[in-house]
Amino acid sequence: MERRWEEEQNDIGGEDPEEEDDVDWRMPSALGSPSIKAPSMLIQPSSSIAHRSETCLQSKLGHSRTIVHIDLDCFYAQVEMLRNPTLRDKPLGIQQKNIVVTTNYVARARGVSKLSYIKEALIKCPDLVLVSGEDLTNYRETSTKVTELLEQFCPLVERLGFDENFMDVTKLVESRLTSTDSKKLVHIGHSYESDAQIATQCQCGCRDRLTMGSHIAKEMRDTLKSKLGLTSCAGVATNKLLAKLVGAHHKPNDQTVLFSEWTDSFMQTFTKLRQIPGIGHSSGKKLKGMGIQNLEELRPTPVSTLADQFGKQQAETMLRLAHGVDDTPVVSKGPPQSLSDEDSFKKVGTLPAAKEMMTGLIKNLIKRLRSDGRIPYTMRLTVRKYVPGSWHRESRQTGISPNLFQKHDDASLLEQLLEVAVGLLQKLIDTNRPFHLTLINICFTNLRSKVTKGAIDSFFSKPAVKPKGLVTLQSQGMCDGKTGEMEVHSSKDDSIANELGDLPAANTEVVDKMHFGTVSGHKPREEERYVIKHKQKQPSSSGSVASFRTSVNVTGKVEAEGSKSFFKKLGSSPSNKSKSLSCRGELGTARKPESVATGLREQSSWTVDTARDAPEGEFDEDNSLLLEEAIRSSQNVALKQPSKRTLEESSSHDTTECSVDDSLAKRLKNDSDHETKPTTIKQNMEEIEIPPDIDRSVFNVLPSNMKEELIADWEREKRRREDECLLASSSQNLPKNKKSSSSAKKKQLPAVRNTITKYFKH
DNA sequence: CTGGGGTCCT
DNA sequence: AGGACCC
Repeated sequence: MERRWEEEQNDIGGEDPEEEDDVDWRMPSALGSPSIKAPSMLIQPSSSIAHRSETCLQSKLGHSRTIVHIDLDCFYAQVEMLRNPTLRDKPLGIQQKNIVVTTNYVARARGVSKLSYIKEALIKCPDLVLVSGEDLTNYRETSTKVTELLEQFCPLVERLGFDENFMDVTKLVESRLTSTDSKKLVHIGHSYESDAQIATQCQCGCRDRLTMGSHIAKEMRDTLKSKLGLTSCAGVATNKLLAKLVGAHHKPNDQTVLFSEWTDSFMQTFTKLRQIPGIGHSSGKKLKGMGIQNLEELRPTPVSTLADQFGKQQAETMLRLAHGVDDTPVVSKGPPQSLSDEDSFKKVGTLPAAKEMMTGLIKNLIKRLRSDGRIPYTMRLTVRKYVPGSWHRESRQTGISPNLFQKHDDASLLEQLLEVAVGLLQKLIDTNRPFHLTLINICFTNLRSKVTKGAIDSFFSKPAVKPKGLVTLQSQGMCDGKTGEMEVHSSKDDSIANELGDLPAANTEVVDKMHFGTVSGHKPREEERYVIKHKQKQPSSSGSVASFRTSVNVTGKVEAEGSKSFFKKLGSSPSNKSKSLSCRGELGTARKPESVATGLREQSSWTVDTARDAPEGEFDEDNSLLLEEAIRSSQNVALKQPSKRTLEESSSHDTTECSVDDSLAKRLKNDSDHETKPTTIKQNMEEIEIPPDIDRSVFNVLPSNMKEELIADWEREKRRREDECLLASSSQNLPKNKKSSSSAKKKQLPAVRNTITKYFKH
């Protein structure tokens, strides 16, 4: 959980808030303006520290953002204490194998440090109570709830591990400041160096914003306490790095704000390389190899010196971090990109033993996948071979057929996945000879919703619950030219991402075939097929046509119960969508400028059809339901709100009935106000503005509710892009500009995942 | 004697 | 497939 013990001890040296630059960096009213403006005015002044003047070391965002970092206190220990309150006043350690990974504060007072060996811990504290923390289920679920709660305050929430979240509360702060007399505003909690006098306060308005941020942070922490019973620490600052670092200043259950004038002196309190998150083990070693032992030596180092060893980009980010400059945006990542389970042990040396281990792991993962609702297209096996003095891991991965997961027979699923795993294992070791493994990890990645793409998600967006059953949407890659059911994937192959991402020209043919229905082995009746096709524009590097389809299979089958959404909103507020969309806007700005200009290009083509060909046993005999009916039914089902499992149920005690709080309730209300504007469908189809790459004639044949949703979707897209443009033009913060389009294409846009997965899962 | 997860980049 | 980073 925490940093390795070797570099644990930290010295807060260099406590010397002397030199302050007297540069007059007043900025005309960033405060009160509707959004971030005039980036040139927000640039941090060049510091009196000479080496800081290297231009790449300056923030482009200045103090314009307000970032909150929330860190749960000794998270695993807290979860266990919630489960068993009698542990509260005892020294508690969470044990994983031979290690105490974290301890409660009682144990810390007794000198038991995190990440210590059981033996040593017991020597220091013989009455230490140890609870096994090898099964992360509880922690993971609690962690998810924390993120979900925080997402009620602001859409931009980024997880870091299970116990930390960053929030970009800039907009929230702004809207609150417009209705508050900031003169009377005093920060809540601690502020870094608050006792000291400071002659030159920053005039850009950041003080008020940070102050307001501290109030928001307090509300967030109070909510986590009242709803989940969890205590936490918060840091408030103008970037993620500073927020995180300053939050650690007052440790359990408290918060700290860093006002901008103090940034330099604050950063100078960090001297060890590893104190900066982002400078890890290997960078640290490399630096020391170059004769750079600490941050004081690193900070004045010219970029060019580091660039030889690290490359220009990494060199710059390292130096910037060392100076407390961090323009990276807070990015909501949505549900996890991978689900993995692992176990370590003294020895696994036979195939049966390995199989047993792997079935255990796979069983757990199947449970998690079922509850997640998505389907993995890739499986990876990682092992650690016993080599004294080495903890090296090796892995092999392979694509897996998503068809396996369409069925609900988990026994045969397990069987087949185990076979795949054994196959991978045999690529790693000769299972006929004696071997010695000390760790096995199985990881499912390339997770895709059954609903894959684009506007289809909007069908499920009205009720913020999963429409159970009836419509199973299945992503399709290549198709098997013979069976009619698309063989999305063969296990010998690589991940589906390759097929979707690096599409060979051959795919054109596939799409066409599919389009004309020859693949299915029969000619579909026209009215059964709704096909919307949109060719993805190509990156200049490739001339091939990339395209894939999503087919809507109509089934009568009800999906397994128990799907749990990640980061779904807790209230029934319909504002989710707009929130996640506004989050997309900010996200898009930072990472992919070109997508702003090209808009829909990112959306791969999508196809909707009612499939005649169902995988055996899984679909109705007669799939003659039309899409429209299917959609309608699914919405009917979805509208029946399932019993809302709220957080109170699961928080074991602390039943201090606390409605989230006044202002939050108000905000939620406001959100629904501006969100709910029913998109009335225009009578005259010719008037409807549709994206240039959508075939109007195809659009016209869609069911009307589908049209409405599409139009609504497009409008939201449009607004989002407008936002992006606005932000993009105001902040030239475009760190990763020259990503290859192919890799960008491969990347699932988190935004898409966010909007989709939220709604069809519950 | 070194968890059990995750992320992204190359 | 591996390596870096984070917790």
